[in-house]
Amino acid sequence: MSNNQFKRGELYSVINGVASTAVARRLQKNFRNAGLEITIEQWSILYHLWKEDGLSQQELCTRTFRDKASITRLIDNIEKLGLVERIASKDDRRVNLVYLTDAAKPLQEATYNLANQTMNEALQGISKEEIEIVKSVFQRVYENSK
Amino acid sequence: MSNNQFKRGELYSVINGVASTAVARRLQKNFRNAGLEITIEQWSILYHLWKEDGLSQQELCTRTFRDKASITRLIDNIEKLGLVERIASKDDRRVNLVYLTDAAKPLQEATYNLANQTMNEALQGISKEEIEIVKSVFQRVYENSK
DNA sequence: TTATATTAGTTGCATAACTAACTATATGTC
DNA sequence: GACATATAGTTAGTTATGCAACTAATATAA
Repeated sequence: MSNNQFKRGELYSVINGVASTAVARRLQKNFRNAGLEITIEQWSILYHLWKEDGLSQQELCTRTFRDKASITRLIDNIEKLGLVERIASKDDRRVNLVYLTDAAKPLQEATYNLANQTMNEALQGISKEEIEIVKSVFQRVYENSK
Repeated sequence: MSNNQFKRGELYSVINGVASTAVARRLQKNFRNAGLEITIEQWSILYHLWKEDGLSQQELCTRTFRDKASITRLIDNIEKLGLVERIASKDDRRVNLVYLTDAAKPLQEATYNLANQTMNEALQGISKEEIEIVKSVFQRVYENSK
């Protein structure tokens, strides 16, 4: 066993998702402080629906890197909040399409502003080139690991 | 609201921890396939204890970026598996020191090997310079966000 | 066209995360 | 020494995650 090899890149910190959870926690706090009673996980679903409404649950699995069961329950909870509704697809009766309700619309601008602000703070002192490298590394790590 | 600003760096993917969860899931699978019945969260605690045995729960909070409650239950579960034990500190009776049991020792080499292998696979095609940049960015994002 | 396999979604079970409220011990100040 | 404050850890309550087993609908193949 080679500790030296293991420490190459200290990927241990990647596994723990240190940076990502720190940003996520900060954003969650900012939501709460602003009186927005949603979790970042719920927000990550809304985020995709704001970009394209009426996605299937399966499509949300793919786009948010979660399994079917996680999406089922996340949608359950967001539906309870009255922010989305499931509508059965007419083309394929196995499929639920998830649509935003009117109640979700006002959340969009407020959360986008908070997300922008949170991310700008998180990214202070970090160049666009560095961000590009991180994105590129993430993509390759993801492809290598799935 | 500026979508353009928001997309700078697609930090959204950082928030979702795409890469880190992919590696973590892969490592978890490799543990299971090897008959090692521990979670990566449990392993992250053992990892720190293998480096330095007898840490306090508070110290484990700091080193693994978790809160007190999470550590309490993680230690509960690892203790149930018989891999660690809590021993009250003689210096400060509020403090629990967490010690590895003999049963935890054999796990070290097996899991280190799997972690090495998993990380090497995850890091294929990624240079040391890129890893250094990711580490550096992570550190700054963490500092900016805590 | 019937049998088989695949796909979308749900549910049960276990682990883990965070917040907030709580107990017990230590520390600091008057 | 007594009272206030800070620190270490536990517990309760809620949300989220993953796997595995399940149902229902669709697609494929004999």
